[in-house]
Amino acid sequence: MSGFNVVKGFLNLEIADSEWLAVFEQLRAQPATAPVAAGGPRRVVVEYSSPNTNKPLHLGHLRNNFLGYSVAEILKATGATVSKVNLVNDRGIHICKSMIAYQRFGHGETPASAGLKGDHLAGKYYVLFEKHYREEIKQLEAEGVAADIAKKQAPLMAEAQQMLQAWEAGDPAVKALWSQMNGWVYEGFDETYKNIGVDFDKFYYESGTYLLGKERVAEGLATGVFFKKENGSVWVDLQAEGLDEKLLLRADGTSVYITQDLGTAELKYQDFGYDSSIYVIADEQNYHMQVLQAALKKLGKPYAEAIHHLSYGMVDLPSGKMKSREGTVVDADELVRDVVAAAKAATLEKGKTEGLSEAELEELYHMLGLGALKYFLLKVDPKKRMLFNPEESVSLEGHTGPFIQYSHARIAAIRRKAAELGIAETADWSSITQLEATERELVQELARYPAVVGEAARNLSPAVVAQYAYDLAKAYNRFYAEVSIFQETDAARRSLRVALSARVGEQIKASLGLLGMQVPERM
RNA sequence: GGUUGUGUAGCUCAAUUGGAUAGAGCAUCUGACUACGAAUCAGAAGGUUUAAGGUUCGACUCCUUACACGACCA
Repeated sequence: MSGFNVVKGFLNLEIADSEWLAVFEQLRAQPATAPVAAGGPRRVVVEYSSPNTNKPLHLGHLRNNFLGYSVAEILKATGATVSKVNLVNDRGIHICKSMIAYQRFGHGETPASAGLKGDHLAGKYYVLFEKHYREEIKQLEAEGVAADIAKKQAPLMAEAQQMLQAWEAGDPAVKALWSQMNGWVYEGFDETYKNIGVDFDKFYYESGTYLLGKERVAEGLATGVFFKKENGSVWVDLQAEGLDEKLLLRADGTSVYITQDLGTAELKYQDFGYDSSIYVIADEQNYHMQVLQAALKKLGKPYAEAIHHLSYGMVDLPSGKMKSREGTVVDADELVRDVVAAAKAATLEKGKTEGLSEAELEELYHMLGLGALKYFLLKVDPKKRMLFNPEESVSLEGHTGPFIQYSHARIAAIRRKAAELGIAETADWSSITQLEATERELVQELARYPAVVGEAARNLSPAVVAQYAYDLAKAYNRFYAEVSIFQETDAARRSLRVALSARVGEQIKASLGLLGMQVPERM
């Protein structure tokens, strides 16, 4: 301690610079990626992405995927064992709609013959279904049929309903088409997942869990925690929990979303024995998730308490909410192409990438474009609804991913030069008693890292890490502008500045890594 | 109608979970590249934190009511 003062009832203690140097030494004893102790749940399952197989991924899925992946990485960084799982919604009326339209209008088209990714092909037929279905409704209404009846009577919808029943009955032809189209979709999803840098330890399929869910419903009926209405439908009464009566199984015995959720929760528990099961699902499902947890509690399942809904806000466009019917959905693949193209244009304009091969350049554009997009979607508190501004999302300046990546590239250049000049990143700094303000701030910023990761893990909020990475890069840029590294004549101080740079670079890399972002050596 | 979330600068977001003069970016204006990378840095301007009460040494944060927007359940 080197001094103190009192301001407005606060006692301020001043920590001596020698202490800050000691703090820095201590930090350097551990690699930047070393796990931080945070004492949260140890075995965690993070379920995210969870797409429907009737159309390609869109902007909303991107927020979901980036959040899920990042939360998993953050929890790993606190020493937890984390499993990432994807529950694919591969059955239901929506799939049948694509299938019916394909049967009718597809003429045997395949992704290869159409030159389309499989998920986009399925999406094309889903759109076609909706289009013709709407026309049929209009037609019926023109004939004097009431709107709600027209919706049910339209031939296309009737066909789709029939197909769903045939599917549940195991009709071989329907199953074959279903397998074929879903197979195409999975190939498409796989490509997108690779492209956006997310992955999963295990996939679950609703078609493989809904029967188990039905068993649980039967179990609840048997033990009397669920009840049957006169028409044969099964319900759970959650009025005591402040909820409502909730349908668990339709009168015709077909399952609803929550039916299979009951099964999937159990399968995940069998597979991973989790202390915490995180569901990354948009906040429009808040009620649904409460019902799921309450129903599992009624069944007396030990894992009911472990369920945690990471409820995130929807992504709005400047024009308002995304609506597939109005064609305002932002396609994920297209968006990624756009941000990568923008990063490429900016990089070419800067012209600082000499010596990189064509392949390295492509990798760089991808790293920067995707970095901009991920950072844009992750810097906002997950629980808040957010606005997606296309222009801002491809921006590479200011509070953006590439701003932080740039700091890393700059540091990489410093390290290359230091190596060239033979300046060691480790040395005896005992001669240094006074730090420059920007040096001190940098050490303070570096030292916050474990607390930041801990907070991000507690709050399941990548935004905390995103903000930190930005603050660290910002502090470094100030330092960089303020002091000279290679013009410094004092050898100890020169090596300290190189060491500070190196450590900042490593912590930027570690922090962005928690967000699923990579860092370039030059850009 | 019921439940619930959000409301901070022109715009997009922060605020160490109740602490000091509410901070960044974008946009606007000014300055800094023949010193290590200007995708940067320094500065100016921009705020009655939706409104009104309350709790206390202290409130963007907690409580009550109202308003606005969204989501869900009927």
